[in-house]
Amino acid sequence: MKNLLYLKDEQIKDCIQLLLYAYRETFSDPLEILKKNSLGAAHYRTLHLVERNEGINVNELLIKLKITKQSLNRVLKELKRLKLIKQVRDKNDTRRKLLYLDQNGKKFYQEVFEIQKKRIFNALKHSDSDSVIKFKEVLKKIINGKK
Amino acid sequence: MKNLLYLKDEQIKDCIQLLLYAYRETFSDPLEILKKNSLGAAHYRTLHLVERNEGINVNELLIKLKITKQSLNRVLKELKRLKLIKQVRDKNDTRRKLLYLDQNGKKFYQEVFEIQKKRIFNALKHSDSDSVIKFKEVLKKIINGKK
DNA sequence: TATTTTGGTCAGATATGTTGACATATTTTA
DNA sequence: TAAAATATGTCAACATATCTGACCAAAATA
Repeated sequence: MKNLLYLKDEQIKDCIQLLLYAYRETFSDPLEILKKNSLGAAHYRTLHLVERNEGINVNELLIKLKITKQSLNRVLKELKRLKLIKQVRDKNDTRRKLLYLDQNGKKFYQEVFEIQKKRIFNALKHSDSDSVIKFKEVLKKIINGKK
Repeated sequence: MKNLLYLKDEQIKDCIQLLLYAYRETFSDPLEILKKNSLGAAHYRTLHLVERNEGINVNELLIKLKITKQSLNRVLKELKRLKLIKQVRDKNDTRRKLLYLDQNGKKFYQEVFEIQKKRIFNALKHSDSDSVIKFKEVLKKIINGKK
């Protein structure tokens, strides 16, 4: 049996701390430009998910964000007011409202993403393909909570 | 020149999303037990850093946490009140107060950590040593913002 | 027709952060 | 030694992002 050094408590604590710092830095980079537009991290998370899931409805978005609809509603209200996001009634089920980035929204999202991208881009640029694949694999296992 | 597929925007967005989800899941696991003890994520972050840096002073802790001293003070006040953390004057510079986990604090921290640990432990258990090393390497590059 | 689903809203509470001002003790520097 | 810098703590006001709970309306479904 191999000696699983990387399963020791100290190693796990290391991972947790790295995860915290990496998250914090990655998501603090865009805060300045968001603030200039009187938006926050919550708005950006929503923009990001809508950009990656054009036509998503409110319920699905709630599940991905894991927040309450009251919280999301405030965010969506502001994004709609600023014409960054538009809602279109689903023709098959007119209760549903499908979310899309508006013209403004696409432009603004891209602008913010470019700032956030830099940090990840540079990190990946200095890693090889195999490292990036393994990096993502471990993240996925953390998310899915494999037993 | 190799085709750097993993540097494309869609791949970067993938990474950002994985990082967000992995962070969120990892730090939401302990919230329940923290809440039972009328503490929050901020208190746990402080406990974690003190546990990993016994004898750290307030200023150094502030730098690691990247928050204001007023914010930290509220957290520390509660942790001291609950006898989870103790402060000892630095003999060499009696302005400084060094932070340590109190007996209670060690026990409580361990209890919370065990809950948070599970998710990471299981993820690493299903990964090989090389993957874990590369996972941490990429995280470090993200944190340090290598150019 | 009765129930469920989807989306929206109001009010109040909590957690975590911010600024700015100020106080006190101690150490360092000019 | 006097002045400046450092380390810590505190007060007050405010900003933000979340939560819970109650409630409503429109549309789809059983």
